[in-house]
Amino acid sequence: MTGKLLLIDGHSIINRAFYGLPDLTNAEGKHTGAVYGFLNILFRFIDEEKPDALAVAFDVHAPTFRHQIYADYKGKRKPMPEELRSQIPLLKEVLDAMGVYRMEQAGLEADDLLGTAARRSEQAGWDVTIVSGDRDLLQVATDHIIIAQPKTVRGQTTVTRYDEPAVREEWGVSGERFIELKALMGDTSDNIPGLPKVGEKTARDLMAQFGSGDAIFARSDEITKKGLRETVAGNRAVYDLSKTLATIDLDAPFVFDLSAAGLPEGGFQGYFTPAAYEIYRELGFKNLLSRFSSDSGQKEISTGKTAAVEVKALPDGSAFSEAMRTVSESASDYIGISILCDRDNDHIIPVAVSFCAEDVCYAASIGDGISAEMLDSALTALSEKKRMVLFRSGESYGLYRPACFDPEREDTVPQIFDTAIASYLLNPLNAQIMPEDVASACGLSPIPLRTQVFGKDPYAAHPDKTMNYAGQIAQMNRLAAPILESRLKESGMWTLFEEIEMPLSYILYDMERIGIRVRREELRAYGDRLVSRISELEQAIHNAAGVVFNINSPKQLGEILFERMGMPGGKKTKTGYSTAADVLEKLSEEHPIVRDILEYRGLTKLKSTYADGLEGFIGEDGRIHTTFHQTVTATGRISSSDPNLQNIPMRTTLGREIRKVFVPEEGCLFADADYSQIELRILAAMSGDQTLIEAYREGRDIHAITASKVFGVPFEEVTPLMRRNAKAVNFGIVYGISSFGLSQNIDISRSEAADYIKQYFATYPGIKSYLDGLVAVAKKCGYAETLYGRKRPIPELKSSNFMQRSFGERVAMNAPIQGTAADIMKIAMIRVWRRLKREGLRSRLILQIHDELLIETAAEEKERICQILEEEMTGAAKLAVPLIAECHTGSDWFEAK
DNA sequence: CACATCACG
DNA sequence: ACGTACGTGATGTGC
Repeated sequence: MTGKLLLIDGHSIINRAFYGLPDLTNAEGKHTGAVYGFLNILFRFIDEEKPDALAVAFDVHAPTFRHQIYADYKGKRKPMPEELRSQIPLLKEVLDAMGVYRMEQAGLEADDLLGTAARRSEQAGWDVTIVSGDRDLLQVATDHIIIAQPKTVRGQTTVTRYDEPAVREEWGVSGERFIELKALMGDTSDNIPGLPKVGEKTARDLMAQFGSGDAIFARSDEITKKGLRETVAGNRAVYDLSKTLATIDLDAPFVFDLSAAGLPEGGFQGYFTPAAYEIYRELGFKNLLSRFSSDSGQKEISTGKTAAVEVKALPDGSAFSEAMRTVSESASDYIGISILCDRDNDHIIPVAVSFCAEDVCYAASIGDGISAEMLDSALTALSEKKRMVLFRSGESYGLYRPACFDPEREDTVPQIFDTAIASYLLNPLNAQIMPEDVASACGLSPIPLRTQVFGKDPYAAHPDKTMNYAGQIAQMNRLAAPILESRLKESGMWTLFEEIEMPLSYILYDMERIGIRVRREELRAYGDRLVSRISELEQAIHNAAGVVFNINSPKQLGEILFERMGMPGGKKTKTGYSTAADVLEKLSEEHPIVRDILEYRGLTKLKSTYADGLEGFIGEDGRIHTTFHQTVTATGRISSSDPNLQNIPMRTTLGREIRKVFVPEEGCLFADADYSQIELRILAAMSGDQTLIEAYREGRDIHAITASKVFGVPFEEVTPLMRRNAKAVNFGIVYGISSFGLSQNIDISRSEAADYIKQYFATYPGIKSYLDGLVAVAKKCGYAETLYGRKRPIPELKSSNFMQRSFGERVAMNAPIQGTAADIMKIAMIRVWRRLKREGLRSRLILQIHDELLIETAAEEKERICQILEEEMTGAAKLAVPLIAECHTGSDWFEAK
């Protein structure tokens, strides 16, 4: 039989993928980008070529004859970066899991394996395509052996294919003579020396004139140029060596089993085995999972480490009640729960519920026989006795209220266990945690992606599938909980989970539910007020430029300013000129247009993001309900979206005005409390630096003290500018100081910045040794840690890339500080919330902005609330320095801040 | 969908 | 020689 063979040069292609794509890491920080890129290239070729057989060749890194020869030249070659080196065994694992035929033999190079396999297959009547970025292989090209070179430019991969005539056309020589051409000109990437000063042009001319390498040397006296003639005459040995190095062995001593390289039964799809599915998932190749047939995940359930329990459907209310009774009387402490809901602007509609205990897993559709009310009371009752395990518990609190969050019963034993939050603590770098991530992290049966089962349909379109899917997640929750629990305990994060994150999950839900009142008309009026000024500026800018263009387009704006108007300033971004605010600031003296552009930018930002943007989020109740995210940030902070209420303007006068539209309910006030310099205080306390600690204990002005010491002037003579610069230094320390960053921020030279830092560390010697220690510990453990045991892995510290490693070092300094501040604020929120409940107050916590809490306060509770906020925030942690929180009240957010 | 920009802490 | 401050989310442009 004959057919088509696809051969892949493993090292060459993974190299291309590594340098052509951004560095990806999976959830555990393992580098995976090159493997991912390799697979994409592989799949593309399989799709295009539709081969009948496939093999991938690798070098074995053992001394070989050719390696020994070019060991002399090896010095020039850059060592392979560790990030790539580590991916080669990974790639082999992936290929093995897929059952791809792999060629590898000690003593032979990949080129020899490819050349020999290609030649033998060609002789057997096959057509062959060799995929390699390596030009060396062009010597193998014939009418039946095509060399395909992928090139990745800006993420787009294009392929150039060479058969024998194509090689001749591009290089002017036959495939065979290509070796000689290469021996003349050399190839630095392959460490082939070539003749000195002979490049592509000269080599081609020589070959054209003489026809072969041997002829060139035999008739070297015919070369007209004197220098070249002498070079050729004197370098026969180099040529011979080069030719040996460049020659691919087409009859290498190894067994190539063409039949074993044949595609699996069922063709290409046959490579997508359950084992491959598992490893793809582990590596985080979510896009590629769609390549697996839709039942791959399902199939896995039966062959996975844990057999799936049958999901029993509950047809009506009485079956539901009966099942609830069975579950609540079961021996399991953990009950896995899953409630799947559809969203329909503002409303959350439960579609199916499942609960899972021991070996039983029940599921029901919400609707006819089983109402949302039944679900509520059943789950609330169950939560009295059992610990309920959910994935993203916050999304279900609207459907029932777990007993443990009843303020009267806050100390009862059964609580909520959120597997998404637990997974986040164990791995905060994982962008968006999905149920399948938890399953794979715990070694449980894989759960198919939602899109794999439902596409883009709502759950309600497939009630039976939804029940089954809910059952899988409920079971995953039940099985994952004890595993996650022991891991949290092992890594010292159980208390953080139990006492901070889980209680907080309900508080965040509560805050989202309450929302914040916004005066719609005033918001619109604010927007209208911006419009007239915006069009004025637009006119002025277009006039000054002498042409109408889109000011919002950095591309067009850059062309206008730097080309048409000829302003000084260079390129800064990958795509062209930078027109960022700090660049424009420096140009503001050049032309009045620059000031106008800056003002225009500020106003359009206010208009689009805030005036117009926020209006769309005002609900029927006249309030905005943000979503708080507890499993997003790398440091442990909370984030807010849809809309983001943690970035409402503050710094400019006009921007700050928008806070006037955020108002409390009738008869209420706002109380707004924020921590004073919490991160610097944490730094002082955790570093143990006596100078800084004492300064805080005495309630001194830290930035002024720092200015006085860093700039060597008496405290009384510190100018506002000096204080401002010292403040920037203090910030810089928290961000993980670098002289470049500091110089950039306050616009001084790098050496001046370095000087400031030196003085700073001389002033606070404890800080220097503390920060050095943080980096050293993070390098040793692989993660940075907060005062409460929260961990942030920092894979960048192991990078061979200077920039990445430096980034890792800054993160190692910043994460413990920012993270500890986040921990303390979370504790404060829980303390404040519980006190409001316990004291039966009407006031409600509604927003958190990292170091600030906003409470909607019943008017008569004003003094009490301020006292509670200051007490509970200050008392949230006992540090070597006092924590200070200040509370202000007002009839809108502008006034209260 | 990536990028640049900018709002906040 | 490298070319950046730490952590987020929303918007508009342009491929």
